[in-house]
Parts: sequence; structure tokens; C-alpha cells
Amino acid sequence: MGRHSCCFKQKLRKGLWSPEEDEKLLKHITKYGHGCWSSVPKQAGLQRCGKSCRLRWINYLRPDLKRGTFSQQEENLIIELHSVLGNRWSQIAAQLPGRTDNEIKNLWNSCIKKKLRQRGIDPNTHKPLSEVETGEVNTSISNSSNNNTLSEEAFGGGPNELNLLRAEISKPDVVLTQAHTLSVEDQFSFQASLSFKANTDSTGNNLMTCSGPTKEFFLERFTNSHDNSKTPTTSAPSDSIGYFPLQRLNDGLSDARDSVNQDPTSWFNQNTRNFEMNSEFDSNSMPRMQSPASSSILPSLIDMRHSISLPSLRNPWAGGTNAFHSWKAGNHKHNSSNGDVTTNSNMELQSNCSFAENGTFSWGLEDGKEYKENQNTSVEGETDDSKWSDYLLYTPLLTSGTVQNSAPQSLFSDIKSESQFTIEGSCTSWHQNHHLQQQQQQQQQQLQAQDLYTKDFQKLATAFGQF
DNA sequence: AAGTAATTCAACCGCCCTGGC
DNA sequence: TGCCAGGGCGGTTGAATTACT
Repeated sequence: MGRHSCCFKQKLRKGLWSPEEDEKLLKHITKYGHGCWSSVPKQAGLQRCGKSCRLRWINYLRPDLKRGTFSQQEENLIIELHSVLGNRWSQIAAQLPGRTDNEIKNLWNSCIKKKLRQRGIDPNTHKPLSEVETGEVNTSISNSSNNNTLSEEAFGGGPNELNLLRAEISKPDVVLTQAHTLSVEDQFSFQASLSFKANTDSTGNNLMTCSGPTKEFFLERFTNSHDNSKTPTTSAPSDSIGYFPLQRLNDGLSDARDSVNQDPTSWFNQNTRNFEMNSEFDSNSMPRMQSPASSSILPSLIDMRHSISLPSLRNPWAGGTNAFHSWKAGNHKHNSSNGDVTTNSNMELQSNCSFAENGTFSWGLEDGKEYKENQNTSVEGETDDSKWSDYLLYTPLLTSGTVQNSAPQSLFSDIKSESQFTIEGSCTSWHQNHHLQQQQQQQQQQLQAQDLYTKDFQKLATAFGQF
């Protein structure tokens, strides 16, 4: 394509802006607004092209710009967002008020990249450099796409910026942004987007395939309204619950989060009635669950892992010790303490999920030693904010740009309408009554559990079978 | 103090998308 | 349907600044 330069054509001024030019532009836009950018320079008496004026305004003269160095908090958020959004600087900038895409891009290229590399993390993939160098990233992606199970690599085992963040989080002066939470609406969206499908495996066992929200689930929520044209996502679902910047994600959830902090095992049970499970639940009655065979579902599951890092999920790292991430029924607290397979777990599922006896539905990496080391502190000491940030951060595959638009657009609208998931009432009040309710319900649940879950999963399978 | 290397960051470039004609 | 202009984005450049020797 031929070089097109409006500045060259019109012999306009280029390079750095003088204070006089700044003043002219500022005065003009303050008084009249920018309107059509191409006409701004003429009206403002500038020998610049419209593009140049626009850039100068957006990156420097805009009154709402936040000057100065980036805080650690902002850097962490950028890393997290980059792990999800990749180099979509404008979308990342939309989540950082007062910061421009250019500024963030510069920070990333000059500073954050270097920091991540120093920590042994590949800034492009958000995976350990060792894996990237040995080509494990590619193989893990392709393998994961083809296998029925999610490999550890697919979830990004080993050290990465998560550890960097953990280190940062541990600093007393670092307060994680509220942007690490999902609104109740989004939690509903997530839960509603869980997809279950009944199958039978080669040995005749009943299988339940589960998939979750797509990358779009996040992109839509991390994308600001100013950039609709370039977003790689297709249009939002017609009944999309929310399209809002990340800053708002904490809306309405603080109470729930406080409650969860006291009893982190309670949240999911509260909010996902149909996933309730109790200690007497006979997991043998459950259909065996299997991660999806379809490669297109892989990113969905990965997204789901992030999505489900809702405050309810206190210890996503808990689980078994086998090589794959497995779904397990078990005691959440046991998992928290030692990371081992729990004794009452005989429901083995393939993917990072566990239904705990107290109703907790937990997800996580059964990973490795790297995480086991962190596990104790994460369970005992970390806030749920950090859990969310950990998950959000931990999206190596999403960064690759190879997994976009993997699910049908109808996913959300279809699922929502059919979903049995509910979010009702205050989590706080529920928490207060949780133990009493649990006692009262336990006997009933003992009797009903098997039937209940069989029915629920049948419902789910029916509802989601269309996918 | 001077020279050089490294880093930062404002601005430009080229491309893509959209809407108007 | 095709062309064009405007707007917007991500990648890149290069001048200015800072760090190092």
C-alpha cells in the first residue's frame, strides 16, 4: 500500500508539539469540542493534521489524564488484563482511568516486559520462559485442543506472573483493586454459561461434559464502550446482562465477599442452588464428568476457571495429586490444608473442579509444587481479591490469540434462558444462617441428594445439551 | 566532566473498519 | 458495489533523558 501521509500531502508540521500549539489546541477543544478531527487544525489555526491533533489531545492534553508513574496496583492490573486481552491496549486502557493506551503500551514494552522476563515469565504467553523456550507452550495448546482432558500446561502450571503478583500482594502497601471482582450479574452470567452435556464414554460410563463461558464473557466485561469497532469479539449477545468497564465489577458484591471471607466455603452453595452438595451426597450417583473433547471448548473451560474464581472459591489450587487436573468430590478444607485428594472423594471428574461436602464447588490447578508451596498461604492469608486476580492472570492460552470466538454467539442467551442457576438473596444473611440451615437441610438432603442431583444434572444436560 | 549505552515516551506510520456517497 | 475520507488501533521510530563507565 502506498504511503499515505496527510501531513506530507499538506506539508504540515510534524514532530513534537510546542507549548503554543498545545495551547491553541486546548483552547479550541475546550471551547468547541473536537467534532471532526480533520477540521480541528484548520479551525484552531494549527499546521497539523487532524490525526496528530487527535493524538495530542488523547495522549497529552485531555484534562482527565492521570500523570505520573504507574502504581504497583495499576501495573498488576495491566498484567492481569494483558493476560486476558493481549495487546489490546485501548481496551486495557479503558480499565485504567486517566491512562492512555499509548502510555500503557510504553510501560508494557519498556518496563513490565522486562520485569516479567526477570521473573522467568514470558510476557507474551504469560507462561514460564522455560516452557516457552522448549516449545511446550505450543504443544500444550495443541495437545489440549485435541485431548479430552486438560493438561497442566493448558492451565499454565509452574511459576509465572502469578507468583510475581503474590509477592506484590504480600506487600502491605499493595491493595488490590476492587476491579478484581465480578458483579453478581456477571457471576450469574458465568454460572448460566456453564454448559453440561451428557455423554457416554467408550466404556459405557456416563459422562458429563462441562464447558463454561467463552473468552467473550471476559472481553465484553473488560471492554469499554469507546471501542466497539475494533473489538475482536462479535457483537454482544442481545440479552447481554452487562457491558461495563471493569471498574464497576465490584458493584453489589462487597457484602457477599465479606461474608465469603468469613466462610469462604459458603458462597457457591448460596448462589448456585443446583450445585449444592452435602456430606452425605453419594457421589456414585453422579454421572462421571469429563472435560470436553471439543477443542473449541478448551478456551471456554479456561475462561470458566477464571470466571469461577469468584469469591466462593477459596482454594482453587486444592485437589488431587494426579497428573491431570481432576474434578473431585471432597472436603474443601482438607484440600486446603494439604492439597491432597480427600478421603471422601470418589467422584472423579476431569477438570479442575471439586464439589465439597459442605457445598463448596471449587476449581483449581492440581499442580505443581510451585503452587503447593503457595497454597498454604493462599488459603490462610490471601484475600479473595487476590484469588480473582490470580485466576484472571492465569490465562496463558487466551493470550495467544488463537482461541478467540470459539463458542457460538448464542451461548449466553440460550443458556441464560434455560439455566437453573440462581442468585438469590444476600450472601451475608445467608451466611449467618448457613449453619442452621445446613443442619436443617442435611437430613432432607440425605434423603434427596441422590435424586436431586440426578435430576439436576439431567436438567442441566437437557438444558445445555443443545450446545 | 565527557562519552556512551540504555531507557523512556511522544509521535508517527500503516492498516483496518465504518459510514457516506 | 466500489470508492473515499475519517476515526481508531497496534506497532514502530527516534529524540530526549537517565544511567553507567
